[in-house]
Amino acid sequence: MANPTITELAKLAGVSIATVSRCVNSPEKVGKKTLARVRKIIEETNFSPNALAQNFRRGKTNIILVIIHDVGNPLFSAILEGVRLALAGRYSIILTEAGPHGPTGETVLGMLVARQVEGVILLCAPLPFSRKIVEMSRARRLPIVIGLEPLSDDLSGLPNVHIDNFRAAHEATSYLISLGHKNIVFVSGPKNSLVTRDREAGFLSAMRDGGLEVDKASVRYSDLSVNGGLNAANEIFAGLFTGSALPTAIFCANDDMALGVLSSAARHHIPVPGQLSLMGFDDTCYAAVSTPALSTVSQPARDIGIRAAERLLQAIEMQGDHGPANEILPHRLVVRQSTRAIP
Amino acid sequence: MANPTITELAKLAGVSIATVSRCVNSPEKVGKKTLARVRKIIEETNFSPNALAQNFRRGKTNIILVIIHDVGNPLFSAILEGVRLALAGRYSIILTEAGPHGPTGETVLGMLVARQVEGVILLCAPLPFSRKIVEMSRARRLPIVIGLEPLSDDLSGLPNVHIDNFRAAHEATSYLISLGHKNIVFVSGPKNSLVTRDREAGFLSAMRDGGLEVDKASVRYSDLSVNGGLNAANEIFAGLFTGSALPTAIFCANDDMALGVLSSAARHHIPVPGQLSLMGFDDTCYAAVSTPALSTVSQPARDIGIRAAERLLQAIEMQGDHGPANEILPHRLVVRQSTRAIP
DNA sequence: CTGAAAGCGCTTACAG
DNA sequence: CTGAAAGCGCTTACAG
Repeated sequence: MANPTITELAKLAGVSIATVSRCVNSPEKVGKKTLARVRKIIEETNFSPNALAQNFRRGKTNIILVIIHDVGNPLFSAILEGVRLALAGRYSIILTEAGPHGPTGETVLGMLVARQVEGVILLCAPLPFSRKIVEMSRARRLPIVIGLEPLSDDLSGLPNVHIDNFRAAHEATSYLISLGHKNIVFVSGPKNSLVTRDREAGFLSAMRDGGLEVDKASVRYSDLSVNGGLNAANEIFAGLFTGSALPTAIFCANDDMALGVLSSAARHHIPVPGQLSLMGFDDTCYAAVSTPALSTVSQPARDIGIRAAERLLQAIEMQGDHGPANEILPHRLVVRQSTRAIP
Repeated sequence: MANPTITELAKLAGVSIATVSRCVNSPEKVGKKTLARVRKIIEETNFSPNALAQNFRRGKTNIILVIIHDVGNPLFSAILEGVRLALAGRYSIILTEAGPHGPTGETVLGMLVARQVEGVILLCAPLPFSRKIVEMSRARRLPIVIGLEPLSDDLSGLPNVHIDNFRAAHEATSYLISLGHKNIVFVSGPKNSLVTRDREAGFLSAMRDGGLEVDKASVRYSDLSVNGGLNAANEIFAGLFTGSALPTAIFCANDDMALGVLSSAARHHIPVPGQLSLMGFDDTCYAAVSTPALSTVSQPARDIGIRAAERLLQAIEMQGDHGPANEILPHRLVVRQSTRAIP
């Protein structure tokens, strides 16, 4: 018998289906002898309850959806570890990508609508998509926690957990300025990314606070990928041939792009940090081992994962989250070998 | 009305629930006027069918499970892109990690047992776990395709898609030997990883074929992470202080470890490739942008994803996969700047 | 083209 | 402690 049902088990054990169900779900309510008999049969038949029926009957799945930007990004590794820790096995995690290669919003929205998940953790989804997710979860009263990135103004009030990206970028920029850099370029991410927007604003604000000029060329948009950083740098370094002044420092909105910039600098024989200081953001595992090792801003990724999951559990189980909408975790400036004072 | 059911819709539209169901699932069977009326009400009430009930009723979920080793690994990005392409929206993907931080096997096994997914793509799960998954999927007649790694002997006969890791590692090693290297160390992955086992065997075989000596020190085990590679290299380079001969080439079982080795070499002032040649494996996006750029072996990750998904679809829909159990895709030696001939 | 009805496998008050 | 029964929301032969 391939996949026995409780009806079949009941027949075999000579009890009612209610009793079989109790043996599985609340054995303390069943007599010892009955329990033993039923359990023996469960063993023998290799029975496991049909979760589709259970989900349907109970109206819940014990699954939460974690939406990440892209699977290849090392940042999400630590976050997920945190989420898993906080969930402590009580809920399963389903991952979905929302980035460039991700499914169309439809697939994910479908899962939400279909009540197949009981909560959502949204990490760095690009803008039109994230707004749709949030609206949908609202309409369905599906608990949601935003991690890593702030909310756009029209979606404030939702629980979220992240660092102060504006302040972190401001600090990193101020640090570069304190080293004597005046011509600094910020390589930003796509305009529909909220994290990036805050980091860019922090950069611009620090430049102004430092009394430095900012123009169109001060910010360059790319896509947060290694190759994106490489291409952006190639364009910047094209100035070598036209004779225009190169920046003395480049600050990238994430480490991946900074690694791309580093590679481009090497190809153009621009020594880092000798002739160019370089900063990244995120402090992924690759930042520490590049040559030179990358100065960057560290996010407490694991803690962000833990707090996001804890707050989601609270929202699911207590019916509503009562912490502050914005929970800000501390960031940390990590100075390594890719930045240096102007002589 | 929050989440109307077809019963409520039927009442509103003055039709039977069967008709409502048909309007949703097979509108061609419904009269034009009826259809229009019901659709209008579906619009107004913002109805969407309860997928829990649908899944239960239909006995299927249209979801496939993709088990990857760890989320942070850039290799999986391209594979998933391929899987998604091949699935063409007909199935949704659920991702789970099986690596060090992953859930205990129980969670994943639970999902399989519970009939919540209709097929599995297994990518690089460590050994006791992967065997359990495979056994379970067999017992449940759940289609499964293995990607990226070979099967252990006791599990042969299952469809799988991967490169010839033995031959690829043999080629890479032979390339190093052809450059004049004699003292070559292989930094391997955990012993419970099948991919790694093949690569290691390929290395050893090439060494013997090249007439080179191999001893205990020729292979060093690590964990496929950047830090693992760094630590392994630190131990190797400790020979600097004891006066024992350092290898002139290091071949790592993946790029991440090679990047760790590169960093350690820099810290020990060992020029790469001047004094040490270095090879990785996988050709992730980080391999191309390290300094020096990493020589490595490229896997057609996207194609592996595509073929794995295509074969899974076949198995799900045609009841059984009839291609060859082993499908070998081509690899490619990528020579960059981290390897050089011994003068 | 439409409706009445059975049934998917389970859980859970309710009664005993 | 146990059983009979209702019902979760849907799909689908069957009959008309």
